[in-house]
Amino acid sequence: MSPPEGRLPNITVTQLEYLEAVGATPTWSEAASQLGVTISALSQGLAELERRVGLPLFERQGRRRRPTPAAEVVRTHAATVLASTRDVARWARATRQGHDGGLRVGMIDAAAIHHFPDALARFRSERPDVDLRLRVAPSGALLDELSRAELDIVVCVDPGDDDRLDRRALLEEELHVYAPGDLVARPPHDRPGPWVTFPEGSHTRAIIAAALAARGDDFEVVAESNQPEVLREMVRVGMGWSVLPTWVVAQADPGPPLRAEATPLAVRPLVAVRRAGALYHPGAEALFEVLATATAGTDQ
Amino acid sequence: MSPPEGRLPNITVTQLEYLEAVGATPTWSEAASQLGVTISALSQGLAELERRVGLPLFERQGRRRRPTPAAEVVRTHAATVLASTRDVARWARATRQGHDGGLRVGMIDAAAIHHFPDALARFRSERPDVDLRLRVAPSGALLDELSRAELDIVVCVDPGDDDRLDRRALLEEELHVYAPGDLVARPPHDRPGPWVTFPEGSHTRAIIAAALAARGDDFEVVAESNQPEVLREMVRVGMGWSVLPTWVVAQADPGPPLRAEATPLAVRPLVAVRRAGALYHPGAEALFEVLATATAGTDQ
DNA sequence: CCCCATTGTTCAGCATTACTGAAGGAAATG
DNA sequence: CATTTCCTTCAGTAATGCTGAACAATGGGG
Repeated sequence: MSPPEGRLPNITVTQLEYLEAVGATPTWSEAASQLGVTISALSQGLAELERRVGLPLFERQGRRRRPTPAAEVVRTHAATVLASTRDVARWARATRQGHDGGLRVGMIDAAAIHHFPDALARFRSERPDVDLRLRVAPSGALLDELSRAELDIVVCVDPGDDDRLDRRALLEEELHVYAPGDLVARPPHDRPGPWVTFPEGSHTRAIIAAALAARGDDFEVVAESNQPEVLREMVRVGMGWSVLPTWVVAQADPGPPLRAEATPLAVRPLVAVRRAGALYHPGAEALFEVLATATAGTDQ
Repeated sequence: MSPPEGRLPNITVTQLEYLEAVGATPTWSEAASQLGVTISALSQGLAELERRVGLPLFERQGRRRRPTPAAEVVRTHAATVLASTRDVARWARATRQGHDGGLRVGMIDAAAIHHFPDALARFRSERPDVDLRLRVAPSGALLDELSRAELDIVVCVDPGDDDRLDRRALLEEELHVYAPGDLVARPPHDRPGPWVTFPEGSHTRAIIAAALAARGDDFEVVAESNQPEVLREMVRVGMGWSVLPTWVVAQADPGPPLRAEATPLAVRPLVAVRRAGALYHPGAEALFEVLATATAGTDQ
C-alpha cells in the first residue's frame, strides 16, 4: 500500500534543534549564540532543512524571517524527535553511570504542599533508590518542560485531551468564590468583583474565567499572582474577590476569616501527566501508584 | 532543574534506519542490500550510532551480532523518530503536489465487509475530496503498518493500552462457539474440540484461547485460517469446532446450518486506532466520526 | 581436520556535508 | 545619509559518510 519507497530525508537532530531554537527566540542571531554556532551555520542549516523537507519554511519579512504554516508542522515533528532524543541521551548517560538518572517530578504548588506532601514522603521512604527531584511551578511551565523531556512526570491542572500526553486523573479541587470580609454583605443585585486571581495564561484562571462568564459575572482583574496564598491575603486586605481552592483558605493562619459562597464555582481537575511514548521509567510508574492511592476516595 | 545542557548527540535518521533494518532482518548483509548500501557502510554507521549513544548496542555472537538490551531502548526511539519522519516526508510531498496525500485506512475483514462497508460508502460520498485507500489485513499486520506510518487509521481488535496509540472504542462483537452439525448432540460431559481457528499470533485467537482456558476447555487446534468464512466452512465439513463472530455464520449461504452455544464465549472489542502524535489529518478525523456514528447504539 | 563460503570489521581514498570567518545586501533607526 | 542590525552568500577547512578491497572470524561440508 505504501512501501517505504526509497530512503527518508536525512533530517538531522541538529537541524531540528536549529528550528526549535529560532522558534523560541526573537532573532536568529540570538538563537545562534545560544546554540553556540555562528549565524552563518544557523542560516545554512535551516536552508538545508528546507531543502530536505522540500517546502519553504520561512518567508522574508523585512530583514527578519517568519515561519510559514508548513514550519509549524515541522516544528511539531521537531518537538517529538528532540524530546525522544533527549530522553535517550539522558537515559544513556545515566546507564553509563550505573543509576537511573533520577526521577524529575513537576508539581503545581497545590499538589506539592497540600495534596501530596505525604505521598512524596512515603515514596521517598519506600523507594530510597530513586533519586527524586521536585520542581514546583505553574501548570503551563511544567507541561512545557515535560514536552521537552526535562521532566519525567508532572502533576498539574488537566490540560485537556492531547495525543502527546498520557494523563491520569488524580482528584478534583473545588473552587469557591471568596469575598473580602467587609464586602460579604453586598446586596445580591451587586455583582461581585473586582478580582484578584492567577495571571493571564494560567490554566486555573481559564477555568475561573469560563465559570464566571457562564454565570454572567464580569471578570475585571486588579491584581495577579501565581501563589494562591498571596491571592488569599489580597482578598483579606480588601483588594478584591477571588476564586480559590478551599484548602488555601482552610489552611488558616491568624487574620480575619474570609467568607465563601456556599456552592463551588467550578472544579479544578488535577492529573498526573507523562509524555506519551516516553522511555519506561520504573520510578515514574511507582510514583504514580503512590499518588493514585494517596487520593483514592479522598477527592478535595 | 534539567537545563538542556549542551547539544544533543547528532543521531541521524540514516543511523536509525540502519538500526531498524538490522532489527527486521536476519543478517546485516541482507539489511545492507535492502537499504541499498554496502555492509561496510552499515557496519560503520551502526558503530557510529553506538558511539553517539555512548553504550554498546550489539554484542558478538559467533559471526553475527546480537542486540544488547540497550539496543531495545534505542530501537523504540528509532520507531518513534522514523514514523514521525515518514509522516512529515509524506505530508511534504503531498503538500507540494497540492493534495492531502490520501487517507490510508486499514481494516480487519470483519470491519471492512460486515460492520463498516456502508460507513465507508457514506464517507466516500460525503468526502469525495479525500482519496481513500483501504487495506484489509489481520490486526497485527495493520498495527505494524500503522506504527511505521504506512497507514493513517486502523480498525482492528483492541490491542490493549499503549502509549503510542490513540484508541477509540467502536463496538464489541460477540464470539460464539460453533459446533459441526453432527456433533451438537455430544453429551455434556464430553469436552468440545478439536478446534479450527485463527493462526498463532492473531489477536482474536488470543481472546478465544484465554476464554476457553478460563472455562477449562482444551484448545487443540487442527486447522487455521485468518478468514472467518474459511473457518465456518471447516466447521461445516466437520473438521472441528470454532469460535466465530455471529455475523460470519448469520451471513448464511446454502449449506447445513451450524449450531451455536447460546451464550457468547467472549467479546472481541473493535477499535479505531491512530498513532499518538500523528500529523493532523482532517480526513482521518472525519472518517472516525462516520465510523462512530455508524456504530452508535448498534453493538454487534 | 581442512576447505571455503559467509559474515562482519577495518582501512584508504573520495565525495558530501557542516562549520567558521569575511564580505555583502537589505531593512530599520536616527 | 550614515549606521546598526540582521541575515545571506561565499571560500576554505574540518568532519562525516560512503565505496571497495583487504582481512579476520566463524560455521558448514567433505
